[in-house]
Formats: sequence, C-alpha cells, structure tokens
Amino acid sequence: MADHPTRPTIKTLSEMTGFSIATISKALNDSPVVTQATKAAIRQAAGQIGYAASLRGMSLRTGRTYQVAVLMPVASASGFEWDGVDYAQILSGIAAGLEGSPYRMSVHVVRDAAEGLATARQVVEGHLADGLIFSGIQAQDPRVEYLCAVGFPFVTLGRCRGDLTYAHVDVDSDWAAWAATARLIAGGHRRIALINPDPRLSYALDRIDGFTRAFAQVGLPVPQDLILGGDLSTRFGKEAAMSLSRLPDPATGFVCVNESTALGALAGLRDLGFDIGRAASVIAYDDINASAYFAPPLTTFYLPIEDLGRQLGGFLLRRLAGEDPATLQQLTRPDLVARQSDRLERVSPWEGNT
Amino acid sequence: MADHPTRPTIKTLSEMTGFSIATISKALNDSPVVTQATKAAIRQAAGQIGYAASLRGMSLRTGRTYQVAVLMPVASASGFEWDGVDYAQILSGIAAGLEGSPYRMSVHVVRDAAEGLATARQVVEGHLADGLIFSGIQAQDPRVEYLCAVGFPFVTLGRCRGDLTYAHVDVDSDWAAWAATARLIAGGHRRIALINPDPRLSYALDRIDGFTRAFAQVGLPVPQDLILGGDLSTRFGKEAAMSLSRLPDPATGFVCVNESTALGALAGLRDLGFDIGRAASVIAYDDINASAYFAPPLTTFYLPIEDLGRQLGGFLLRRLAGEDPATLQQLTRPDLVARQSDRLERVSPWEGNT
DNA sequence: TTCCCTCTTGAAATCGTTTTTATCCGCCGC
DNA sequence: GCGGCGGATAAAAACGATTTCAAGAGGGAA
Repeated sequence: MADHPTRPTIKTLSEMTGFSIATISKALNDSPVVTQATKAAIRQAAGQIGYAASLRGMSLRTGRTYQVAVLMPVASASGFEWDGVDYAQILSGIAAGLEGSPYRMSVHVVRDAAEGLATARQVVEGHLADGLIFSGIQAQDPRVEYLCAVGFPFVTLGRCRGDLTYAHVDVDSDWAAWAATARLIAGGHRRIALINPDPRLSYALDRIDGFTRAFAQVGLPVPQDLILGGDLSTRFGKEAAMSLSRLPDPATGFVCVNESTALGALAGLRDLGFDIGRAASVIAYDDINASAYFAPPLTTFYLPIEDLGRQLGGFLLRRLAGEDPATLQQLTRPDLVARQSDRLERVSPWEGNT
Repeated sequence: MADHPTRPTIKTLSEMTGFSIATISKALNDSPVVTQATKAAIRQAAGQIGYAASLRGMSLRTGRTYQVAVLMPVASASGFEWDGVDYAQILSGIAAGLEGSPYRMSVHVVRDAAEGLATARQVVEGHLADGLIFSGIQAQDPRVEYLCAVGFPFVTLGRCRGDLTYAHVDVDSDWAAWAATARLIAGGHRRIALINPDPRLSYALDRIDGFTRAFAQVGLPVPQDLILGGDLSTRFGKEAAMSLSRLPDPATGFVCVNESTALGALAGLRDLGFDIGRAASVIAYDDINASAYFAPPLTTFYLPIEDLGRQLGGFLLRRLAGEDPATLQQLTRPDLVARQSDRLERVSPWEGNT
C-alpha cells in the first residue's frame, strides 16, 4: 500500500548520522553508554525525519507485543436482549488508562467463562499480548487460576473468592446490596427481592452477603425465596418481578442488579397493574445513567464505569512494569443517587398509606 | 514469562523432520513446489507438536500485521449520558465476521471525527493494522477521503455523500425515516418531529430526506421547525421533546433516531403531563431491543446490529483479499416492529377521540 | 555418453529491532 | 615504554518467518 515511499528505519538514521544502527538503538533507548552529544545528534535526526520505531521489529526481537488484550463478554444472545452493560465505556476507560504508553488494546469477544479460558490460553501461549484484562469474574474463576499459575500479568474487574493475589479493581457489591436493602427495610419493606446475576459470578455472592446482612442487622428473617439469579437482560428482570409479585406473600421491594433488569422489573410490575412507587420500590446499580428517565425515576447506585476502566488500564501498566499485584487492588463504593421514594406506602406497619 | 519451555518454531519442525526451514515454510503455506508426501509429513509433525506460526515473525517479514483496527466512537462525555448505542454488539459482530481468519481486532477509541482522522493516519503510517473499520460517517468524511487517497483497505458502517467508491455497510435511513413519518401521517399526525443526530452525520441527512419525502408524497408542508439535531443522549431526546411540545402548535408525533432519545422523549412528554399513546406517538430505531419495555412500548425499526458488524468483518476480509470495493456495498432495510398505536387520538380529523 | 531440463529441496538474504561481544583509542600507572 | 583499563562506538548475532536463487538428482533426447 502507498506508504510514504518507505518509512524510515534505524538504518536510515544510521546513514544520516554516520553512527551504526547499534548506537542509534541505544541512543533512542537512552542507554547510559552513549554520550549526551551523540544522543542529541541522533534524536535531532530522528525528530527531523519523523522516525518511529517499527513495532514489528521491536516485537520480534524483544518478545513483547505492546498489546493489551481485553476479553469482552457478550451475552450468548439467542435473540438479542439488552443487558444494560455499556462495555464501550469500559473499553474507552481502559484506552484512556493506557494512553501515553506504547500499548494498544486488542479486544477478544468471549461468550462464556469456558471460552474465556480458552482465549486466555491462546493469548498466553501464542504471545498475542503482554497483559490481559477481563471481567465477569466467577467465585472460583479458572482464568484467574490459570493466569496466576503461569505468571502472566493481568488485571480483573471483579474479585474471585480464594486467596490468590492478583491485581484487580472492583465495586463493593456487598456494601451496595446492604445499603439498598437496608434502605428498603427502613422504608417499611419486609418482602424484598434480590434480582441477581448468574449465581456463579463472584459479585452475585457479594450481593447475597450484603442482602443477608441487612436483614440480620435488624433481626429480621432473610426472604430466601425472593433471591433470584439470572442473566442481566431486561426480559429476566421482567419475568423475575412478575413471578415474585404473584406469590401469596408478594415482594414489595426490588434490589436489581442493574438498570436493564430494573427496567424489566418496572415493566413487569406495570403489566400486573401495580402502581410503582406505591406498591413497590426498585433500586438498581446505575452504570449507564438511564434510570433517571424511567417511570418512575429509580434510586440507584452510581457506578463510574469509565473510571473503573481507566483504573484497569493504569493498573495493568504498573503490573507490566513489575509492580507487586498486592499493591494493585482497589475497591470502589458506588454513590447513592436517591430519586424515587423507597417508602412502602401500601402496607407500612408504622405509617398510614399516604 | 513461563511459556511452555519454548514454543516450537519452524526450526523445531526442521529438526524433527529433517527438512530445511524453507521447505517447512512452503509446505505449511501449501506451496505447489512441495510434493504431497513432504507436505503430509511436515503437517503431521506440526500437528503433533501443536506448532502455530509466530505472528511476530510472519509480520516482520511480510509487512502484514494480521490486525484489523476498529475506530470506536465514544461520546465526548462531559457527564456521561447513555447514548443507546451498543457498540459491544458491533464489535462482537465484527469479531464473528473475522472468525476463521488469522485476523484479530484492535480497538481505538476516538472522540470525534478529527481524532478519528488522526488515528486513521497513525494506523496507516505506522502499519498498525492491515485494514480499518469505522462508523459515524459524515456527509463529507475526511477519513474516507484520506483512506481512499492512500489506497488503504477499509469498510465503513454508513456512507458519505460523494462519488468515492469504497466498501460499506449501511442502514437505509432514508427509507426508515420515510416509513416512520408516513405511518404517523396516515395515523392523522401533521405536526411530526424529527429527532435527529448531529446534522454533520450522513444518515442525519438521509433521515431528513425520507422525512421530507413522506410529506411531499401526500402534498403536505414539511414542518421544518420540528427537525432537531443533537447527540444521541437521552437528555437530548427529553429536551427536544419538551421544547417541541411547548410550541404554540406542538408536535404530536416523534420520529426518534434511536431508543435512547426515544426514552428521553417519553420522559419529557410524561413530565409535561401528556398521556403518551393518546397525545403523542414515538417511533425509534431499535438497536438494543429495549423499547419493548418502555411505557408505552414503542413502535420501532429493528436493526440487527450484530449482523451489521458481521458484514463489516466479512467485507473487510474480502477487501483484504483484493476484492473490488464496488462489489462490497450493502444497504439493509430495517424491519418494522409495531408495538404502540401510531394513531392520533386527540385531534384526529377523521375519527373521534377514542 | 553427454547435455539439458524439470522437479524437489536447501542455503542464504531479508524484514527492523535489541543485545552481546568486539574493536579502537587515549590515558594512567608502574 | 608498555600493559591494562575504561569509555565510546561498531560489528555481528539473534528473534521467526518468507522468498529468491542455487544446487542436486533424475530422466529424456541427441
């Protein structure tokens, strides 16, 4: 393809300056064995012709690829359903975190954890990247175990359970579920549903922990029958809300895992003729900021998803620079955004219904 | 890093089989100069030790990178707003379209068209990828012009206006806007709003064309004052709907560019106290299938966004194989999904209000 | 028998770097 | 005056593939 005739190489610089390619290389890498005068001359020449090292050449020689691989999960999608996850924001954040470094981002689509492990293997064994970033961490995650075992640098969005030490960024789901549940309990709700993701996911367990703790704290029994796990689709949220509202002793409050399921829950309750806001309260993680426009607007926990991505990128760079993974761990507590009343207005034990 | 001691190279195979590395290379590339017997022996050995060619080595020698770069647009995001675009689905589609080829996908985040051009330049001049995929095409798109000029292979999601020949996949926005508008006109609406994206975008113009044609066809004046361009955020949809509903002669129908703006329009109308479904009708592009859960559920044009991605990937592969871009052009007409009534019930000229 | 041609394989150059090792030169110490 | 040393640069060997060109074997024709 039409390049500028041929782009300059280290050899071009060698001919320009009269120094050997070895010296050029060392100068550009700021090696201490080269004199300042030589470095200056070489850099000047490099700047003049706009030299940029060929990643291919560097890559072959050093074994590094200057690539960071991201495993992007997509719902297995038999008939696409919105899952409310704006992965583009995460990617954007990661890219921002990588900015200024020579690392670029390659994205590998994975449909489930098994495929994720296979892809991680490919990346490691095929030297397709120098580091890995992924999410959707399971309580016991084969990818984390594998990568720890082979010593390949990676950062995860989420933590698995177990005592492995690795770099990660996570949201305090335990706390968020606790806070949401406690809020609804304080509002008079007793039959509170936990609309949860796939129970194999680590943060699904965190949420159950927080949910449970909120009840235990005030000495109330945990409504085990109202904990439902599924995917993140709107459809699941709707089905879950409908089935839990049809129980003899129905749920009045819903702690949803994200906005997509919350939207589904709203739709389900509406379909059953409930007056949301009076009959039920819905609380969600807020990662795309759409719940403000729902009817009614939802109380959410705001998740700065792009910032998390930025952290992931930054952590990976530091990990690649050799930093100890134990120092690269961060837990973010999301901010509560109160929008809709969380009071139970229908059957509150301590206040009349208004 | 702990690789399997060292991964096998062409040299390993050479020692195993006794053939020279030249013969090995030719055999694996199915060159006709090698005998079938030799090929079989070499392939057998390669399979046995699980040999896979090093992309780095290939890359350096051939100049190809076996990478496809995708320019992913992200909203400049001063205070993140949902834009209703599930770019993850597009990426997933592209990856699916690339499957089976040695090409992998790298993602470059771009904030606007100018940055897009700069990134395209980097990719081309730095040989960072063999082909490019991007979207958000403007009526006059500097990226398209540049890439055509330098002859770099690319495929776009969307078409620019002009007579350049290049590979692309697009949605028939003209038709969709026409169909949506005609539907509302048939339902009795006369004051129909067009909630449009950034007017520099090529498909914004297509939508205006279709919108205009629908009015012209039945001899009605085009409500120019109801055409509003903005970003794809829910906030813009809400603001647009509110301002257009407060006019002396307010809009009763809304042709929204996507689900995010449509959600905003619904929220805006609700805030103003309108009974949506009676007072107004909203129609949207449907690319994430969430509108089924809105209140009321919206009539939409279903857009198989992942399929479009798959086409993009497939087209780029064919383009890289040397196919003529003129044969790599596709226009998809989205399917109408009728959900909510598009009849005007408040002030219909030919039927009473119920 | 000799020569040439074809068919298969091998040797070597190449892509653009980095890194190890060698060379050159001046200077210090003895 | 000479050996050695250190400082600056050059030469050469990788990294792992592809590709050009040479070489060797075998066969057919004169």
